[in-house]
This record gives sequence, C-alpha cells and structure tokens, in this order.
Amino acid sequence: MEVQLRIRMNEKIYLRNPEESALGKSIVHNGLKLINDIGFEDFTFKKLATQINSTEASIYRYFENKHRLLLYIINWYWSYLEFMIMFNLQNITDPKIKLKRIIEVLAIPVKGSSNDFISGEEAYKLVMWEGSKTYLTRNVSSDNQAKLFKPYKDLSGRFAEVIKEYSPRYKFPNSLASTIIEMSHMQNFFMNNLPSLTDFGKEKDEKMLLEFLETLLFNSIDTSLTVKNKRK
Amino acid sequence: MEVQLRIRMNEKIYLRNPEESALGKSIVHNGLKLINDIGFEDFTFKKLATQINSTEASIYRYFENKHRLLLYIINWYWSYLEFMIMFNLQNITDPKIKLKRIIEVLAIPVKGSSNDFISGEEAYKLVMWEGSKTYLTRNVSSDNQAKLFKPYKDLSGRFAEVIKEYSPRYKFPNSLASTIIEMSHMQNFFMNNLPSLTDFGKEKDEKMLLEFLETLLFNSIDTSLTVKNKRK
DNA sequence: TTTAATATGATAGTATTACTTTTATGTTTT
DNA sequence: AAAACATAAAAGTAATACTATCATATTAAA
Repeated sequence: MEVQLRIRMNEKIYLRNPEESALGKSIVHNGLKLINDIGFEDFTFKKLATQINSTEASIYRYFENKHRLLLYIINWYWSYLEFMIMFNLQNITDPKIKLKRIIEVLAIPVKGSSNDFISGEEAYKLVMWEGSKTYLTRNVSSDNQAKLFKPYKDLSGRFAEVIKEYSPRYKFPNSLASTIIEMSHMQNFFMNNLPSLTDFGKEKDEKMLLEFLETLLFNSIDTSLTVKNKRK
Repeated sequence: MEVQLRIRMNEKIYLRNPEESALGKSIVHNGLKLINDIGFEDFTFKKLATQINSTEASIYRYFENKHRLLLYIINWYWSYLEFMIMFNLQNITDPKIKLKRIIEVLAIPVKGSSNDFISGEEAYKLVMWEGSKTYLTRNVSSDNQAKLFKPYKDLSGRFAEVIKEYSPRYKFPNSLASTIIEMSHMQNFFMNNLPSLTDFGKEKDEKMLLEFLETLLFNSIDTSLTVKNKRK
C-alpha cells in the first residue's frame, strides 16, 4: 500500500502552485536545502536559480519573494506536524499520554522521511533557524489577516485543547502550548550553538531536552494552583 | 545626587566607541528609534544618515554593519537588565522574592528612563522584535567566540544561580532561565500581534503575562520531582 | 492535426543595498 | 602654529530585489 499525504496550502502564499510542476517542486526542495546551507539572509533567488539551472524570473513566477517561499515551507511543516500529532493520538484516551506524544513529535525531528519535495529533517532545521523570522516583521498584522500563520495557530490551538483536557483548571493553555512549541526548537538551537544557555551540555542529548520539556509542561499543570509557599 | 550608570561594552562590537562623541550617541539613539520604526530588514545606514544629517561613510566608521549596531544595543540592554536585577536583589535573602523580582524586571519594560542614549522602553521593543536575530545567523559560532553574546549569557547565568539557590535539586536551571527570558518577550509579542497564541486576550494585560511566567517558573521548580501521576 | 494556450528560458534593465575610497574642511590637541 | 583627527561630500562598485520583453518548447483544446 502506497499512501502519500498532500497538504492543502493557503493559495495566497504562492503565485503558482509549486506542487503542480517539476520546476515548482525543485524550487521548494532545493530552496529549503539552500536556505539551510547558507542562511536566509544570504539566500537569493539568483543563487537558487543557478543551482537548479533555471532563472530568477522563473522562480519569481512561483513566489513573490523569498519571504513567501520561507512561509510556504514553514507552513507546510506546521501542517505536517499537526497531521502527525492527530495521527499519533488516534485511539488514545489518556490525555497524559497524548501530551507526551505531542512533545515527542515536536522535539524529535522525523528521520528519513526525505521525499523529493520537503524532507522532515530539513524542515525541522529550517524552523529552528528561520521559523521566527516568518512573523518577526512589520507585516505580521497583514500576513496574519491573510491567514498566513494559520497552520502555526492551528497546531498550537490543538495542543492547547489537550492541555485543557488534561487540566481544565489551568489558566494559560494557549501560552503554555506556544511556549513548548517555541522551546522545543529554541532549546535545541541553544544546545548546539550556545550550550551554556541550557543544561544539556556537550553531549547534545535530545533525551534531556525531552525531559526538560515534559517537566516544564507537567509541573506547570500538575501543581495544584491553590497550593502556595510550599517551601519557606 | 546625580548618578549615571555606564555600561562597559565589548570593544570588538564597534570600530569607534559611540559613547565618546555626539555623532556616535546620535547613531545609537536614532538608530534604535529608526529600527523600531521600520524594522531591521528595511533599516539601512543610508536612511539613518539622512535622518541625522550625516553620511553613510561616517556611520560606517562606528559600526562595521547594521548587524553590529543591533548587537551593540541589544547587548547594552542585557547588561542594563543584569545591573537592574543585581540592584533590585540587594539585601534580599529569600530566593522566592528574588525570583519574583527578576521576572518583574524582565517582563515589564522600565518606563521613563529615556535619556539621550538608549531608552529602556525603546530597547525593550527592540529586543522583542529583533533580539533573536542577533544569534539566528550563520555567524553564531564566530560571534560567540568573540564573546558577543556574553551579556545575554551572563544575565541568564545569574538568573539560573538564583533558581539553583531556591531549588538545588532542580535539573534544568539554565534552560529554565533562558526559557523565561525568551518568553517574557515572545509572549508579549504574541499578545500584541498573534493573540490567539496566548491567554491574555485583547486586554493586553501585562499582569497576566507576569502571572503566567511566575506560574511557569515556580510550578516547574516547586513540584517535588519524585511525585508522579498525581492525576489519573 | 492544427491552433491556441501556457510554461520556461534568455536577456536586459532599474532602483536600492551594502559597502569602500578619496578628497576637502573644520575642530581639537599639543 | 602645526599636527592630528573627525566628519562631510562625492563618487564608485558589486550584489540584491525585483520587472519587463521576447523567443521557444510543451501541452491541451478545437
């Protein structure tokens, strides 16, 4: 049995649907790799065109600018993660196990799912290095109105729902969800690049990161909120 | 009594010390305001030069490029916060109160300290919008070796020390410190720009953000780490 | 199967960015 | 009064971020 999942993307994000042609797929696939290679600031459509033996003008027919290409891949990934989470939570009733699964999906990049379009591992790296640059611009509001952050908000919202299910009294499910999502990438970045900001040392231990995130999540919501000054 | 605090900056960050001339101070002061106005991506030395009636070439004598100017201001702010925290913790012995004070300093921008150099409020906004862009580049490692992230790491390290003091058994003081620092800005950004990612709604309630951060911090370290499956 | 529509390539052009260089002029320091 | 230094003025360059035009190859419709 051969099943492929297709993610329906917001049409406002592209000029021509890149999934519908070989060139489009190549732009996304190699664009992802090139951004990861040289960083988003140094990435240009010219360089990408040279690498895929095409032209700048051709790439501009698919995406208005490089920021839209970034948004496209990042959004694809958030939608992909939401699907993975939905899939992984099938038939599970215990919300504690649900939450653990969510953290695993978030923090451990899916290995080996490299197809000819978007590879999970490459996309994870992109989110880690460039993810926040999608919204840290003066266009946040207009981009938000154009629903360009919907996949991220959907993922965070679904996560928050499970938090509410686990602990209906907890006051900040949405903020906690976005915190865990951001930290699953940022602490990984720190671990590899500014390790003194973490406790995962030089071993680069992904298990420790997982434990940190679980502790953060469960301690936050397990603790009875009325108990105060337990200590001292 | 008139006291002014002077922050000693890493000399590698600038070509000529901006604190030592009127032009230098103007570059930093107006540069900060202009970046906040139009965003770091659209900010250029040309535009800044026009605004302060100087020339591009003159600005380049102070800073190698706009990224260094950004680092300069952000680093100034982290050092400033570290001083504010040190100052605010004087004579306090209870680590719980210490931690509460730290969160307040982090999450509530200092009002009214606008001098002719760097204003606390403007700097807070800059950190919120552009802070992570200092390290999310392919130069992280070399910049880190040049000690360009020392002020941030010092602040986070000092925070972590207080966490250890409060709870010596907690396993992730450094990651928790960097998480709270990042979230004190990011959740504020979300609250104002992507509110559905938070629980602070349209009221833009800074008090709620404070409560979230305190809950996150104290629940994480108060909870006895051996207690498991309290629920279900 | 011819026509028409569409996608891509090739080429060129523009305003802006991110700098560097040189020369002139004004201000301090010695 | 001379020397040292900071800034301004002006010009120049390679790269970036696009837009526009035209030719050609491929595919779809008549």
